[in-house]
Amino acid sequence: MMIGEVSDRTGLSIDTLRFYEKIGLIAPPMRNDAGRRVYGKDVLGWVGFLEQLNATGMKQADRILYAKLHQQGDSTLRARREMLEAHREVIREKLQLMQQTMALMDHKVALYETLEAETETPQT
Amino acid sequence: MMIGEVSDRTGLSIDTLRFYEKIGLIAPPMRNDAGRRVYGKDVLGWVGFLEQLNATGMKQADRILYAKLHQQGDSTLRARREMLEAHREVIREKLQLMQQTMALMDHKVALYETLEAETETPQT
DNA sequence: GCTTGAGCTGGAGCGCACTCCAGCTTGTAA
DNA sequence: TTACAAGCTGGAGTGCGCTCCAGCTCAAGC
Repeated sequence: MMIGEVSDRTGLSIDTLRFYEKIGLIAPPMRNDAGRRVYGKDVLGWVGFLEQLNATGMKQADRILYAKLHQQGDSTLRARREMLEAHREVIREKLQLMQQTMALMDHKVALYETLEAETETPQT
Repeated sequence: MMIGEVSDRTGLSIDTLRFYEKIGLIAPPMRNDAGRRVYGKDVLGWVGFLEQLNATGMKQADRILYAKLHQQGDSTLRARREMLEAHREVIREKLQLMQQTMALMDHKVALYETLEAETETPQT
């Protein structure tokens, strides 16, 4: 896979893919004779996982650390597990907050509906 | 309440409070004779709500819009309700993603535990 | 009456996570 | 055989959301 295809399939821009490689989030792929990047299909799963970490609020520095551990192989299993466990706690808290906010949204929407009914059609 | 107390109670820095006022997230408070900001206690609830919108991923521009509508009173009830409904959908999707990622974390942690047991104490 | 601490303004600076650009090489196909 | 799309590099630029700073005023306590 050339970089364009990876970009299409992952939704990350070509620039972002090269940027991720530069900062160590993606392992440098092989190059063909012309010096162009040739990715294995593993990269799709890896990028997807990175996106999930990102979307759940893990910051760049930590994702880079995780990626570096990942590239070092089995000796870092423990450290990686500990990172994931820590992140799991972060997610748990965010989930709680989201659920609370969700309930608040429901509450406010209902309240606004009542107020709208009163102010927009003042029939009494 | 002077700005320092609001800062202490909300956890936002004094600079951030003034910044929020500048961009329209917080209504300009009254001033005392010396020209200093004197906040009503409403501001605490309002800031808390802003934080919830923030923490659930609403971006600055939208929070500003919501704040402006809020300051305009009852005529904007419908618009505000629509914003909250839209945001509710965003939260719903984020919640789903978070739950998925949570499950993935659980899965990976369990997997790593198995691998650790195999690699760290190779007894056979 | 002088020091100290809280607050004021306008504007510069910062960290993060990209995003864009100039100027180059390479592969394909009309 | 030349046109064009895709890729390359190093480095500059961007947008967001604050954060910091210089230099000022004011109120209160010693």
